[in-house]
This record gives sequence, C-alpha cells and structure tokens, in this order.
Amino acid sequence: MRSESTRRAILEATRDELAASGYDKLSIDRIAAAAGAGKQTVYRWYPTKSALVADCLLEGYVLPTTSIDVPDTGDIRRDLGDWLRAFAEGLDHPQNAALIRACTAAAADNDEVAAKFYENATAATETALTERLHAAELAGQLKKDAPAVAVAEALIGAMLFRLLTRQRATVAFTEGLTEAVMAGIALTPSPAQR
Amino acid sequence: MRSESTRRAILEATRDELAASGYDKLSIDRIAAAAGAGKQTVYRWYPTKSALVADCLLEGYVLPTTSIDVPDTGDIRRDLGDWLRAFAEGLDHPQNAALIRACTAAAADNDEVAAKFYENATAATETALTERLHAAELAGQLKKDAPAVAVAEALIGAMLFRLLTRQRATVAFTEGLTEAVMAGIALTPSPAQR
Amino acid sequence: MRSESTRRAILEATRDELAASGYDKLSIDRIAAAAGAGKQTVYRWYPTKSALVADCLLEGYVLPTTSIDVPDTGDIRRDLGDWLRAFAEGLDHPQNAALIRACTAAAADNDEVAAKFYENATAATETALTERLHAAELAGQLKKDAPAVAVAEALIGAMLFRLLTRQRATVAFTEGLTEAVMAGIALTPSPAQR
Amino acid sequence: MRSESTRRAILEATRDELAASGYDKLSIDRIAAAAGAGKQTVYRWYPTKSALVADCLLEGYVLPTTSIDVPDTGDIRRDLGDWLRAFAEGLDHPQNAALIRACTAAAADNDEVAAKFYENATAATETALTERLHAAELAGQLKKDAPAVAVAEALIGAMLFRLLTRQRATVAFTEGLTEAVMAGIALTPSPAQR
DNA sequence: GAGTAAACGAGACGGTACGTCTCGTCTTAGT
DNA sequence: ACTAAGACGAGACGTACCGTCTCGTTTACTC
Repeated sequence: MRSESTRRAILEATRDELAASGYDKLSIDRIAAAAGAGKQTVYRWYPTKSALVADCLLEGYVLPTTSIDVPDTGDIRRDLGDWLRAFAEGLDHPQNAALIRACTAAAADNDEVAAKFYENATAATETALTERLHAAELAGQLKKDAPAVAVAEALIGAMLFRLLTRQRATVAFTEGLTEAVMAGIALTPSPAQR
Repeated sequence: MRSESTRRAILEATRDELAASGYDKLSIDRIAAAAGAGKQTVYRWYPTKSALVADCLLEGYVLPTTSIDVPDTGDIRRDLGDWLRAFAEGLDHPQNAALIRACTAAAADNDEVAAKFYENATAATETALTERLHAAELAGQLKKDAPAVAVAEALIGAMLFRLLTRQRATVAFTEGLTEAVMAGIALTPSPAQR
Repeated sequence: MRSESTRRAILEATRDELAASGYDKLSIDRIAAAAGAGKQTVYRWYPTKSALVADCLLEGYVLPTTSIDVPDTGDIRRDLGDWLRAFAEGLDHPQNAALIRACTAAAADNDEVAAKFYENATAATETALTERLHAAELAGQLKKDAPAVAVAEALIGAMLFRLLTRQRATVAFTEGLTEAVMAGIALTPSPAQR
Repeated sequence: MRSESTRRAILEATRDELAASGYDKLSIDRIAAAAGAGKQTVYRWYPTKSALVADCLLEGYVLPTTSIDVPDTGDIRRDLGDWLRAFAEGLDHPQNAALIRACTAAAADNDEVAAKFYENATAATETALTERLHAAELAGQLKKDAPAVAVAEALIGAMLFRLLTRQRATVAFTEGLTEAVMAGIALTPSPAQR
C-alpha cells in the first residue's frame, strides 16, 4: 500500500526545490531527503525527474488557480483586459515567476512535461479563455469565426515571453495587447473582407 | 593570448550538443572533447554552462538569421502574414525547433542567458518586426500609437508557445493570428473611441 | 552494507598499480576502474591515497609473509644467515622489489603510511628477528643485553638500502653482514669491557 | 645563453619545496614561480621532476656535507661511535629529516634519482666510512677482510630505517649499533674459525 | 492475534559529470 | 635571442547526483 501522504510530501518538496533552484538543478536526492523519504520511494512513484515535475503541474502544486478564472461581466473587452492584468499581477510575485520559468524550462526540455504543461497548466487557462471568447461570439460581440485559440495563445504566449525575457508586463502593455486583439491595429478593414 | 579559433570550435560543439541533447543534458566534458579542447580552456572562456549558451546565442551560432528579415512590399498585412508563415516554417525543422527549445530552457533557468536570449535572438526579430510596423504606421496603414511592441511580442510569444507545447503552427493558425492583430476580433469599434 | 569483496578488489587493484607504477603515479581513477568500482566507493573506504596504501600494507596485500619467518634450528648464526639470504632472494623478484620500493616511497612521504609500514610490514619482521635473538640469548649463544633491536634494524635497513640504491644483495653481502653482527669486525675485544 | 644564476635559483626553490612538501607534492609550476623563472626555463634544464631532484642531490643542495666527514683519532671504535651519533643528531633537525625522506621517496620512485642518490649523497658517506674502516684495518684494529661495505651500508641503512619509521635514533641505539658491529653479539667465536 | 508481503527510510553501489588543479608543450610579448 | 608569462590539450583530483540495488523496519492485510 503506497502512502499518499508520502507522495504529497514529495510533490511539495519538489515544488519548493523547483521554486528555489530551477529545473535543471533539481536533485532527487535532495527532494527525497526534504520529503523524509527514501530515494526508491520517489522512483516508485515517478520514473523520471520530468514525470515528477509533470505530476506537480498536474496536481496543481505549481500554478495558482486564481489566474485561471476569466471574469464574465458581459463586456468581453473589459473582461479580457481585467483578466490579462490579473494574470500579469500574478506573475509579479517572484515565487510564481520562478515556478513558471522552471516549468517552462522543464517543458522545453521534455516532451512529457510539455504535454502535461499544456494539458493542465496552460490548457486550463486557454480553455477558460476560449470559452469566454466563444460566449462573447454568441453574444454577438465578436466577429464570426474569430480565431479564439490563436488569440488565447497569443495572449498567453506574450505573457510567457515577458516572463522569459525578465520584462514586467505593465498595465500599458496588457492594455495595448487587449486593444490590439480586440480592435486590430490596421486602419483600413480587411481588403475584400474575405 | 587566447585562441579565437578554439573559442569558435567550442561554440560550434556547444551548438551541436544543444541541438542533440537539449540544455540540461549539456556536458562540458563532451563539448571540450568534441571541440578538441581541454576542459580548462572552456572554463577560461566561459565560467558557467549558461555563459556558454548565452555567448552561443550572442554570436548567432544558434538561430538562423533568415527568419529575422521582415519583408516590406508596402502591404503590411501581407508582409506580416508572409513573415509569420516563414517563421512557422523555420520552426518545422526539428533541428531548429530543438535548438530554440534548448535556448528557451536555458533562458528560463538563467538570468544571464535570458538577457542574451532577449538582446540577441528575439530582440533582433522583435526590432525588425516593430520597425516594419512603424514603417506601416508612417505609411498610414496603421492606427496612430499602435502598440507595436506588444503586437510583436504577442506574435513571437504565440510561436514560442506553440513550440513549447509541441503544436505545429499551421497556416490556418498564422493567418488567424495575423488577421486578429490586424483587424481585431471585436465586431464593434472600441467604445468611446478613446 | 558495505561490500567486503569490493574492498578486496580495490586493495588488489591498488597493489597491482603500486607494483606497476609506483606510489606517486597511483591514480584513484585507475584503481577504481581496475577494481570495477566507482570512485566514490574507493573514497567511502579510504579518504586518501595514503590510507589506501596503508591499508594495503596492513592487510598484507603487499609483502609476502614468507620472508618474515625466522628459522630456529638452535644455531643462531646459521639461522640468521639463512634468513637474511632468503630475505635477499625475495627482493630479487622485480615485483616484490617494486612493491617495497613503492611502499618505501609512500612511507617516506606520509606519516600515516609510515606508521602502518612500521607496525605491520617491518615490525612483523623485526619482532620475529628480535624474538629469535632473545631466544638465542636465553640459550646462552649471545652476549647479555645484546642490542637486538638495533641489530634487527641494521639488517633490515641494510637490505632496504640495497633495494633503494638498486644494488643486489649478493650472498657475499649477506654473509659478510651476518658475520659482522655476530662476531664483530674489531680484532680486539671492547677496551676495558665497559 | 643559459643563466647559471637562474639554474641555482631553480635548485634552491626545489630544495625548499622538497623540504616543505615532500617529493610527490612537488609542483614545477610552483618551483618556477618561486625561482622567478618561466616554466619553460625549468624544462630547458631538467626534462623531468626526477632529474631536477637528482641534480639537486648532485650539487649538494640537499644534504649537509658536515655529516659526511668521519673523524679519525686513531681509535676506530670511538670514531665510529662519534660519527654515528653526529649523523643521528643531524637527522634530529626536522628540516634535514624532511629533506632526506623526500629524497628517499624520490629514489624509491625513480631509477635515475636512485643512482644519483647513491652516487652522491650516500656513496660519499659510504666511501668516507669504508675508507676509515680500511685505515683501521691497515692499523691492525680490524680483522682482515672485514666486510667494510656491508657494515657501512648497515649503519646507513639502520639510520634510514629509523628515519622512515619516524623513530629517533637515540644515543643508546647508536651505541648499541656501534658495539654490535665492532665486537659482535655472539658469545662464542665463529665456529671452526674459517 | 500471528504471519506475511508490500512499501518504506536508509544508504552503498557502479557510473557520469562537475569544476579545479597540475602536467609538459606551445605561443606570445617584451628586453 | 633570450626570457617571463601564461594559454593550451590532457587528464586526475575529490564531490554531487544519477538510477539500481540491498538492507532491516514498519504497516496493513490475510488467515
């Protein structure tokens, strides 16, 4: 009978190590010691470092769920702006930023983590976002067949890029971004309105 | 007098290792051996693995410059779409994808690499992109004060996100993205036209 | 649970390296490889190269015990001569000579090895020798209060000196030495028999 | 033009290093630095560490010549005792002891040094000793054909052995040794007086 | 309950790579 | 034309972790 509490201790130790040292400095030895577990117990649950990080993501030990909820006041423009600003504020906390950077590194290095990273961490966000966009489309606020996925990924990608390059996502930045995807930056409408 | 040719051999070996094994499997021993150099010589030039990768980026050993040039036919909408599609095609080559993923991991893990990653690899792209956007603005094709930087980073960020999550950036995706930032996705104009 | 067989393999590899390369060319890397052990395992058992060599001596991996036994036929003069000749013959084998030279170098370099070298390798010989001398004294064959220790060390020292200076200890040499310590070289007895 | 003064500085630095660190911790880098010379200059003169130590011995940089002179008062018994005691006193100085131990290690490790060690350092002593013994023989104080060489090497070997095993050569020890080789330790004369 | 089988902590094992040190050779300035 | 200064390829040093493998010791299910 494998002990659930030990598994939790391992995940918590992993999260702490991840925030403190980043992905490629993770040490299974250290995690096991911090969790008060034997190394074999860690390996019994998780065959690789990547699987460990992936499960950390999957169980929500890493990313705050707060940044996932997209508000719905009926005004898509305002909701999107508010959500993006809230997201940016979440990334202002060094702990969060370090964790997400570590997960990004893990995802970049490893296909399995990438899958989990996508499915769980970002897909949750992306889903919430695309759903909000579809709701707005149904409410007649968006063009038909608006590329919701592309827009959602552009927003998340822009935030991730800011995080990676150590640039803060200021309010001016998030507002500019919101306005750009809502109203576009071109003066003239699409030629021929294809 | 330190030998420039040795340094180049080290950077080339680093690039090859990076593409082959990813960032956190990089081995200085292996790089030195592949470069026909002693380990101490590697350390003389680069105190850390990160510095090595950072300089690799800085010297342009990693990223193909081809994806940087933004076409200028006078039609910003078409140019942007073409550039984004070319960019996506560049990422379709596994070698390129692996390299950029490795650099992303390195940047996520390390501040110094992040700075170099931004300054050199992405900033070059971002600059080209923002310059093209400003040109279009001057040509009266874009709204005044269009948030060129935010748009540029949204485009790059979206591509990076696709790369990280192992999703191909299809033509439909790039076209949707282009259309979204050019014309916006909202039906109505900005309220109050601020 | 530390594995005794691994430890033995390490000691055997050390002895072989010692005979082949001498003390200051000893490489822990090479010993570990030859013993089929990890380097850390070597260090777990022996913190320093000296401790390794010292234990090699202590466990009798280096010196043949055959040369230690001093015969006892009742005739001290003959026994001593036979033993010395046997000792010299043992040193004629290049393998033995190399090993003892290496241990001598180790003992010269390092206090700990020196202690073990004395306690184990030479003291065993010296003890056997002094005991044989004391037995002879009791049997009335030697003068009272004969300086057994000094004589024993003179004999061993002479052999070691020959070894160090790469001179063979011929039968003439060992016989002259035996005769000298047994009968003295002075013509007259001690003046006044002080 | 190779500078003699540089060579002397190198030999002095070598002697100091040898006394301070022992043979196998000798570092050519450190010697060169201490001598204010370039490494290449050291190598120009001496192809190996051993050759360096060997020349150090050959030029008398290491061993004090004082301990070599054997007194000649006409009384061989007293002269030998005095000389051995003086020798022992010389070895009581830690600096001398360390130097001779280092040279012993060097000689044990390396044939070339062994040759130089014998020719120069010990052979000088041995020659003085055997000459004194021959003089005594001519003066009718010793038996005919006394094994002078064996006795000389036994005396030196005994002192070396004491040095290696970190035992002081006390006055009791040296006197016992002198008496043993002069008068022998056997009660009866050689059987059959061959 | 007593017996048993698994999961556990602890940590040794054969390895790989680390970053540092020294070797003996080779290159570069400077005098 | 020398030298000192020091970079170079090579490789050993002692340390940190890797992932695998015993060890005894709980722990929790079966009989």
